[in-house]
Amino acid sequence: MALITKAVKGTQDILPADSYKWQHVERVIEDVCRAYGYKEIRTPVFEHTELFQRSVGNTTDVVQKEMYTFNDKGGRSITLRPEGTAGVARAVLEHGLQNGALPLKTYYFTSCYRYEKPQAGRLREFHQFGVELYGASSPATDAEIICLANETLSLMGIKNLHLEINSIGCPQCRAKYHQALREYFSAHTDKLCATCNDRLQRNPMRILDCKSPVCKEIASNAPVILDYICDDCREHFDSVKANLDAVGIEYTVNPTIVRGLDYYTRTVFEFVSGDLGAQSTVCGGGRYDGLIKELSGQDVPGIGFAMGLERLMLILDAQGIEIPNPNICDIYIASMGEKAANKAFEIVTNMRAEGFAAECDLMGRSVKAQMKYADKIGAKFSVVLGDNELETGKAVLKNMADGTTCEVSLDNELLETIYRFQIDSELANFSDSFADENISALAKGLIDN
RNA sequence: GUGGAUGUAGCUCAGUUGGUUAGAGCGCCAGAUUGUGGCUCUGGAGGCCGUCGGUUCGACUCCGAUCAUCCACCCCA
Repeated sequence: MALITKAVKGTQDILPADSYKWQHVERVIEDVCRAYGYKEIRTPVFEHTELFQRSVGNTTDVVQKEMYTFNDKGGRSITLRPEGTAGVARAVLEHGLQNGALPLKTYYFTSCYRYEKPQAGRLREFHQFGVELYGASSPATDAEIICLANETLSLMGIKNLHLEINSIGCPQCRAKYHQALREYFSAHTDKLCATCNDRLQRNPMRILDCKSPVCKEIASNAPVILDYICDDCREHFDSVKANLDAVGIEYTVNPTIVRGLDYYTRTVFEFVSGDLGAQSTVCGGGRYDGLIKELSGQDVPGIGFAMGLERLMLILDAQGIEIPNPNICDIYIASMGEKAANKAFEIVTNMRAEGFAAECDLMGRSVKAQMKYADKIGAKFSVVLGDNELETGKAVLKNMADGTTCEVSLDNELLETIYRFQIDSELANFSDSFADENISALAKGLIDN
């Protein structure tokens, strides 16, 4: 296919037929964030390259080989954001938000860019929902963040997710642990695979995650991080777990979870799903108490997570979760002849002003073709206008779902009838939702209180 | 960056040992029904057979390269 009609490798269009799914996800996210007191922040798509080098970390794969970096015409080195945290941290410092009301709670919904080989659940342009909290270092904060992620995922209807948590300690205890790992694995360098030998220098914790059976076998007897973290970090971790237990969130402690970005400290966590391919993590995050200090010297703790929205969509599809499609036309006004077409346009315009989704013919097609179109776009009602209707001022309103009809006057009865239908179906939905056990239990709880 | 699989209509796919004008289903448009959708029937539009090169009298078919897609490694959301 010609280049100009082909999307760039690793990018994807969200087409009109699917965009409602994304809008639904955005709406759920907005609702949860509002409930938890988080406000949206929007930062630029690109930043100074150095910001990512300093925050994400110069030794990480993301910075070393995956960034879209270029010089702009003014000679600045610019990078398309590979993740969301750095830009938020920069904006917080630039506007002194750390001096305002704390904790500062923000969320974002953005596109990110990484030059990687595309694969299931991994694109070069992808979208993240992320949450960032600054100023609070208590374990309850960690629990709140995890809770928020959990709530978001479960409100989407996603099942079979596992929460895995770990503590990678503070820089002091992590250094001790790295040393212990290096000592342990150094005795096995001849048996470890090539990548693991490389990891031994760069980040020995990664060896714990290797899939090679030999490395796995060796790693099974390696020192465990949780034996090396200091008393403060241990106490913090225990308290996070207690907080999660208190709200009934299930998790497993996985000492091999290591996050690939340098800024993480203490609590790290992942939500993993078996419905994705090799990219099983749908949400990952943790605490980054050293990030703001790295960028500005100020001591401001932080914590957050990012959720991969394309991966979320993959799970929604794989689990067959249906999302209500709101893009349904309330009424289609078909017409024959120019006069009727003008009248149809007038009625449609009035109905739109009343808040209805209304459409009429734009292609000069036959009534039959117009009706077919009305059917395809899922119109709830249709009306056909011709000379007769213009003369009498009355028309037949047809319910497309069951084919029933009634005669209405074009002036006000039409609007009234549709209104009434709208209200009736909303009432029906409302009582349907009360049939749901959880919701009626909730309602009962509210009434009792 | 490394490895594997696959590229034929908008979509899902046939296409014989290499042989004239490349097919089906779905979708799209129109007609049967001169003023009414869904079902049925009929017709139509839509293809540089991913691209370039090679072998051959002749290539959708065989060979090479390249690009793209998918999957896995690496890494991450």
